[in-house]
Amino acid sequence: MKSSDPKDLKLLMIEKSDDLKTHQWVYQLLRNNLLCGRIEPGKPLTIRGLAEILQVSPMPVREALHRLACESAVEVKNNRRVIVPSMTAEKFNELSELRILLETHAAEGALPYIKQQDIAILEQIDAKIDAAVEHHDVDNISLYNQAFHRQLYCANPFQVAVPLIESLWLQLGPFSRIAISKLEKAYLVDRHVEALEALRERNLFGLRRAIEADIRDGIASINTVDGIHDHFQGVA
Amino acid sequence: MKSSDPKDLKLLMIEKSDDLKTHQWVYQLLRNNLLCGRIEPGKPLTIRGLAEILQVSPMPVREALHRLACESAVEVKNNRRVIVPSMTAEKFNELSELRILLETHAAEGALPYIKQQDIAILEQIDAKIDAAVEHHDVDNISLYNQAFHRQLYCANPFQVAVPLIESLWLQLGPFSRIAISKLEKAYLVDRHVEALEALRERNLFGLRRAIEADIRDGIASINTVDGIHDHFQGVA
DNA sequence: GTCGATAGAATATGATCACATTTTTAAGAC
DNA sequence: GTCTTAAAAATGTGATCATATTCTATCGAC
Repeated sequence: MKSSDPKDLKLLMIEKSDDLKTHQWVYQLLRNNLLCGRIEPGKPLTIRGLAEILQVSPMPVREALHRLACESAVEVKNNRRVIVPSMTAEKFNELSELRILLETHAAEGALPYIKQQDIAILEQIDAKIDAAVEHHDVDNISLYNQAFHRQLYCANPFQVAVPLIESLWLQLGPFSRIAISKLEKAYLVDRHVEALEALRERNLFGLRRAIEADIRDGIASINTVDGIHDHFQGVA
Repeated sequence: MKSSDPKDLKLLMIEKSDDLKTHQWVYQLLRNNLLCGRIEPGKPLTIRGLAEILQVSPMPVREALHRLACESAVEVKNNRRVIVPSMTAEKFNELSELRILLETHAAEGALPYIKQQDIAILEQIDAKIDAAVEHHDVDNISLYNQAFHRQLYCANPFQVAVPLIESLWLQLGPFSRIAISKLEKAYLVDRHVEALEALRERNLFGLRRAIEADIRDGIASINTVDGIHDHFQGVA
């Protein structure tokens, strides 16, 4: 039983548009797969293995993996082996606390710049989330949810926190899948509508509360999942 | 007048120890030079130019630059030109606010894990800072100051915020030099001793206050520097 | 049967090369 | 003298190859 074979990966493919460099395409593909949790913690990733799967030369894969490593999305061991880091309860709590800290701050900073058009876009994304929930499309729930948050924070043209937040998402990625796949109904008690309402009313405190509640809901979901602790601290 | 020549760089060199890979050495070298502000904003960096200066092949330089780019330390323009991003007042404020947010949080998380030995190490680093101030060694003031903060936060074994904090340092790097070089005396009203005292007393609030004050002092220094605004928004 | 050593395979790293895009420089037209 | 255009140099990207290190598996000793 070789669970460590770098080859047996069921990756969610995306099409390579021509204006994307190869290494950017590889990066985004791996990133998406990490974000929606399709690559499990502990899974070893090799440059040549991925290159063969994706039918590209090893060079762009090398760059993509290095970039993911510096975002803490993957971990480069001393053996120069690249793996998806395993999660611990303490690390999960730390990452979640940082999400709240940074995202409430980012939301606050974005509020003054929110225009009617931004709200419309956010409503569209929220609709897509609902549709994805309807179809039990776990991958897209995760991706659209992040798109919602990113769209909100990036309304601030002087935004610098988003790259940091995205790093947190990447590290939490493998677990968002578990949380979402379990508690779709509960997640439908949607904090996004609260956030949208706060945006329309220019209600700063309400916005912060909605964002924090949205994140805490996700944490709470995780903790109510039976046997979730089997997923902590190394599947090996 | 070609201020844009990628070749005329006075880099602070560091020795390449044998256990370091070439690309790691290049990365740390460029990182140090950015952190203490030896590479000014707007300066274009080229792979081949740096490779020639450092006497290495272009490959490790390519990797180092890409890593710095994903940490927002350098910016890759659409023209695929790599430059040190120019600072704006709004960006500076945002980065500073994020520093306070993340570093007070990181200090709080580290406090329970602080041992007598950690305090001793911190005192040693603080002494080195004082010595660097004494000798007007601007480079080392900056580097040791960051070493102090990093040593403190990393006492928490479940620390995950440090990579994010280091990204902020990298982005603020070109300005720390200006601030420190102007107001050395004021900076000697050292908040680090306050922090050390709070650590010994296990005083959580005092520690947070010391860290925040330390960061705000740096911001205040910047704002009192005459003509500092000439350094904002592009030297070009 | 279990542990350890050696040979082979696999891997990341770094160097060199080819190519497409961009920037710079130079020449020419008005 | 200034703007346009074309040639040339420079640059990033991706491919291929050589090499050192690490992992794996087979074989042998106890």
